[in-house]
Amino acid sequence: MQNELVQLPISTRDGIFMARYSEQGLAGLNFPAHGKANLRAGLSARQNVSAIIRRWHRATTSALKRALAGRAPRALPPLDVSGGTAFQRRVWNAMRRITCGQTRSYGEIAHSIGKPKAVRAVGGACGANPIPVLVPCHRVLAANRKLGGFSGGLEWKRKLLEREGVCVQ
DNA sequence: ATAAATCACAACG
DNA sequence: CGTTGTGATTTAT
Repeated sequence: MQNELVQLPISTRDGIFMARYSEQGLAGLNFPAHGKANLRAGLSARQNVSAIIRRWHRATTSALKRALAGRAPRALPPLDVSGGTAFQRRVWNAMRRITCGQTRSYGEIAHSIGKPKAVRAVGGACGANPIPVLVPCHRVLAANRKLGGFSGGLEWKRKLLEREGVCVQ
């Protein structure tokens, strides 16, 4: 269906993340998977990766490790967001300007994109976010500071928030 | 192409 | 605490 996506592993102390790259940039990021699918993907992708993708991957690796440490990434690779709808892109863009350590509610995101009532749709867009952590969907909480949910598992969301110094209930 | 079902919310009684 | 009001996406006709 899509262009040939290149998958490269990122080893962190929290496990091996998988980054997917298209011609446009970073197209997706996955939480550490168990099993050997990730190893096989890494091997198949190790060859014929262009220099540009390797540069992106270096930026992604650095940014991810910083984000996992609770600090703001220094630089991000170009993000390929072509898979999402216009609405989702606005939501993701709004989330990206949440400064590190800050949190927003779904309602605030909805308001900041000019659709104050679309809070539920914002939740849907968060769930459709292909690049967790770097697009800080984990900093989006419910209105009364509740956790809400998280695609990659609520444990991750809580862990990420705690590392940024955010106290959650 | 259209309609119903779903959802990581919020506000109100 | 259950209900209802919402907007976009996904799934089923």
